[in-house]
Amino acid sequence: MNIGQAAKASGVTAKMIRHYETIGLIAQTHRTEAGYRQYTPTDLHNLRFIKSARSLGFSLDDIKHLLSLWQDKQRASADVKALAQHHLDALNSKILELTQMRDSIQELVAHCQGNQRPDCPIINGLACGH
Amino acid sequence: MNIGQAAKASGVTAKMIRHYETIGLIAQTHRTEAGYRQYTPTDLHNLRFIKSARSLGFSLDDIKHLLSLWQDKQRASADVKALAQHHLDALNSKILELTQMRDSIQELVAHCQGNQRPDCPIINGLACGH
DNA sequence: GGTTGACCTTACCATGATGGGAAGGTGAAC
DNA sequence: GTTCACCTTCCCATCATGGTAAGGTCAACC
Repeated sequence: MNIGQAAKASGVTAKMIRHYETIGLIAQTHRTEAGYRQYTPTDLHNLRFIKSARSLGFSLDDIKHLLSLWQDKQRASADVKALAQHHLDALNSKILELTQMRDSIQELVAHCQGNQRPDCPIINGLACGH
Repeated sequence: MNIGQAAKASGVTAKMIRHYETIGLIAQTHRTEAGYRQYTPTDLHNLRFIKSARSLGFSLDDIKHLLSLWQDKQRASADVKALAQHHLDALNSKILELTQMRDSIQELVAHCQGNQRPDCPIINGLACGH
């Protein structure tokens, strides 16, 4: 299976598959004589795992860790949970941060008439440290 | 006023002040004979404006636009509002995205026992496309 | 006068995940 | 034998920010 098909089947672009190989997130694959990468169903499995983890916002570093836990039949689920909990905390922090920004802007926007006159609470808010 | 004092007074690091100058977000300042940048109260005003806007998550590109609207006494508040509304929409999208990630992970974490055994719904969820 | 320490300067490199594009080789079908 | 889709590597860009290195400046103090 060529990289293009692996990309289609996994939802990871060919570009990214090569990148993941470069940074050691996935192992180097077999190559044809011409140098084309060949992917097995097992490789696809890994790529889908990475795709899932990425769509939950895990960093590639975290995913490297998750992959090794996945492969490790002796793992303690506590290790996985700790990693996920850490990411959960980070997400919550980020959401809080963005929500505060959102609320501030929303308030400014709500008070702006949005007409042809220059008077604008948004600009004023920014200028005065709101 | 040297760059260090301007940094302290505005909350923007010296590094970033230089960077903002490089990319044309702020104008080049006067220099002493030795080449030291000199900042006026007006410059400080601008830096504080930038700082405020950054802390609401506006991009430097947006801020460039906001600064010109701020300076433009003929502006229509509708233009400012449109820019802010656009950013508001982007923030809401991002918040939604992160919240969905958060909820998914939270559910996985809630079902993981987090003990010494390998069985783990988080890993399983990732492996099966959850 | 000389040293010290805090400040300034520019220039380059790094982050994290992804995309774009160029220049060139390969494979299969027609 | 050409054509077209695919593959290869390599380099550059994003975005805002930080780090570091190598070197110049200033003021104070002995």
